[in-house]
Amino acid sequence: MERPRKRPRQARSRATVEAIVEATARVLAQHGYEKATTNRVAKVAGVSVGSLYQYFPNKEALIGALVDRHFERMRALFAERLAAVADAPVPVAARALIDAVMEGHRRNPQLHQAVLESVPRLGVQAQRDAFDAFAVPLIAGYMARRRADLRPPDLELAAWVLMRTLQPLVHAAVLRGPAFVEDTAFVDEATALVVGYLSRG
Amino acid sequence: MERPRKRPRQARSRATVEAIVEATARVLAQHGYEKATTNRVAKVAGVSVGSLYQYFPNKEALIGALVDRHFERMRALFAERLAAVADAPVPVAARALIDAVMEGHRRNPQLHQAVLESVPRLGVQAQRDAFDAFAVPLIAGYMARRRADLRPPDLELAAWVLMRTLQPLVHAAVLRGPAFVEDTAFVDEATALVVGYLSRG
Amino acid sequence: MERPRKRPRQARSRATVEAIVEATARVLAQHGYEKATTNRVAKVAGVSVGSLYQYFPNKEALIGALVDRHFERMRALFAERLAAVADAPVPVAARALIDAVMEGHRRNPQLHQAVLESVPRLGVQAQRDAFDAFAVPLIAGYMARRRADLRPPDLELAAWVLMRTLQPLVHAAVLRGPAFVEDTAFVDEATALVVGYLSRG
Amino acid sequence: MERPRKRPRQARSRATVEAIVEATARVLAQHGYEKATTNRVAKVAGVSVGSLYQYFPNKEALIGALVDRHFERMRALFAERLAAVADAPVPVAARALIDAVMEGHRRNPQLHQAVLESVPRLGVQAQRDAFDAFAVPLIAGYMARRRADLRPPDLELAAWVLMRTLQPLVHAAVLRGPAFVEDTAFVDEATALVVGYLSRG
DNA sequence: GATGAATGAGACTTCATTCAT
DNA sequence: CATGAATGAAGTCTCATTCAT
Repeated sequence: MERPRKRPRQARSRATVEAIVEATARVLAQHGYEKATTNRVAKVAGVSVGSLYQYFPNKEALIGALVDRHFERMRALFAERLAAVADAPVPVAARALIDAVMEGHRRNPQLHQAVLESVPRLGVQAQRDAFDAFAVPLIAGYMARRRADLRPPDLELAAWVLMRTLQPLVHAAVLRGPAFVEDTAFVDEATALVVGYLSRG
Repeated sequence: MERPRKRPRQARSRATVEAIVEATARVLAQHGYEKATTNRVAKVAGVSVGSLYQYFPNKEALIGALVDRHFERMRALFAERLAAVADAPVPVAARALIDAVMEGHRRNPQLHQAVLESVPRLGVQAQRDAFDAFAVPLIAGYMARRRADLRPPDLELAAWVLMRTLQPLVHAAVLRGPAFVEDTAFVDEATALVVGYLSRG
Repeated sequence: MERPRKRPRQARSRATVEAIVEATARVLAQHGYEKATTNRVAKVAGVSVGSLYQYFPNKEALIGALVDRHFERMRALFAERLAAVADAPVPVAARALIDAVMEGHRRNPQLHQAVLESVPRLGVQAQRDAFDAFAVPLIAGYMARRRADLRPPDLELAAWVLMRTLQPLVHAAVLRGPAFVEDTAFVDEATALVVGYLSRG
Repeated sequence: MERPRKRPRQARSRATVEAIVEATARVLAQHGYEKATTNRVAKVAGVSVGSLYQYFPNKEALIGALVDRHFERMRALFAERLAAVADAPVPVAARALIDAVMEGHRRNPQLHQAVLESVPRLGVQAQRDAFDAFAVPLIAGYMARRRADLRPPDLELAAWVLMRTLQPLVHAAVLRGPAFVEDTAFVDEATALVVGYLSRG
């Protein structure tokens, strides 16, 4: 995925880029990757295709920019939620982690799904890895402070397992329907999963 | 997704259909969904496009047939592996479950990934749900026999959580590299996840 | 320039390819390289763009095929004309050579020009070189039989000089108008050029 | 081809126009006609596209200005070189003529080629004809002073033939490689061509 | 039934040119 | 006058699908 073709210098162009990325999000969420044509995105953004290509060298870069933005927001969300429970006991922190993941899906489930589906299609997996590279140390850092209470020998690995477990679990729950995700039973089970995994036998 | 245009009645027809689906698997695994053109599939199958369309009304049905076959095989794999540990204690059964998931990925990782990526693109999510509809009761059945040892109040829900947890976890592990998946540390953690989740605190 | 994508196997497709190349010639002659769009060519050929791309992987290959055909015809023309004067004295052979070049331009001056202009735009200069590789030895062969009468020390070089001299000279003459080319004065001068160059001082 | 939109009145304007034409030369030489976009030319010139269009109504006029400049320089070159041999005997003058043509190619071969290739694409052939209109009388004038030594009955025609012969011959030689052009064998043959053509049998 | 040539809508992308700032 | 963001027609090429043979 190539980088943006040109930096917007004037206020006008910054607004254009913003409109394009926003339109990409809308179109991707509604129609999915293949139906998200550059012409359609441009039309939704209220811009000509030419303008789109002034800032993004190709479709891949366009989606890539959106994926970037999405994971960037996810990072911010995680940083904020985990900071709030930095010194909390494991069950509380587990619940906060699950809440963060759920919140990430709740904001715009369709976009979230579309973004995740787009990742393998983009040449690299870099952005998603970047999210992991951010979230895993964050979680591992919390664990390190609770070292004595925790079972896993390798905290980095444990943090990675949790990320790769909770994200799809919540995602699948969302696909079963909004009611299901918010259900106490589901959240309890997810919490039990995390706590059971981390605690000493 | 429309159903196959007609059922193959004769042996020759059945062989042709089989060749086409097999070619679809090869092409999908190698090139991914969008590059898996119907003409390419036909060529690999040693058949003309026209013949392909004799048996499959459109591309969606073609991929759908492959997805069907794939999940059918997964079902068989799970049925076999779980039957073998029907009366085993939880840690043993957990390990068998994880092994089954890993085996599902190991056989043809690229095809497995391509199939999973194809699911959201097909109109419905039916086949994948069908797999769940099969696997969840199977796992829940095992748990029912071990009811006394287990924590989860709702066994169906617990079985669903395990499926939706292990599949992506192993999948992510595969993407990190074959060595990582086979690594003892990873398998131990996955087992700990399952056992910790199911056992009474 | 890539090679043709597919060999036409059936009579129908051979006719299609022929129609496409012929249309390319017409469009190129009339509109020039950049205006010779693939869609226009297809339309003139009475064929869909898809058919065009079934046989030619891209525009370059399309024009390339025409250029090939053109130089192939030129080769045939030269072979025939020069064979007829294989043992003639220099002035007669010179006149035949000039006639051959003129005939090459006369058949379809606009196409000839368009083809020549297309050569530098195609990645390689191969086809034109191939024409030289054919014509130069032919002329040099004639000279070798007349060695005693001729001045140039290096016959290959002399043949090359003649080719690279007569072709553009006649071409320029054609651009000045049909009457001018056919004018005795011009033909006389061209003959004098060749004879003066080849004869001993 | 339209004329420049306006004449630069002030020194600054003249400098801007000069920069644009110079940039056109650089871009054309490096990228060829189609890749020589107006935006690229403007960027290389250190000017905005808008400014470019202030001075040139369209791309054709832009390239036209460059072609004009190029042939203007060629005219100057020829005038100077031929003046130096105004009274020299034919072989000396012939050699000077060939040198002048070679010098024309040597200065910037890529630009020279690009300019020549651009001529047929521009609506008219005017500038090139203008060069002929200048060079032919110049050469014919020399010949007139040597009338007694020369064979050709029509000196204007002979001069035209020489121009149309030497230019492409040297051009083709350049394409075969710099070493080849400078080679004594080639220069000798070119000289023999001219002298043989002009001298009485 | 099989074949594969043919179709054509539509995707991505470029670039000469305009015009608000 | 200068700037450069914006435009959009038009070009190249792909591929699911059809249909004459």
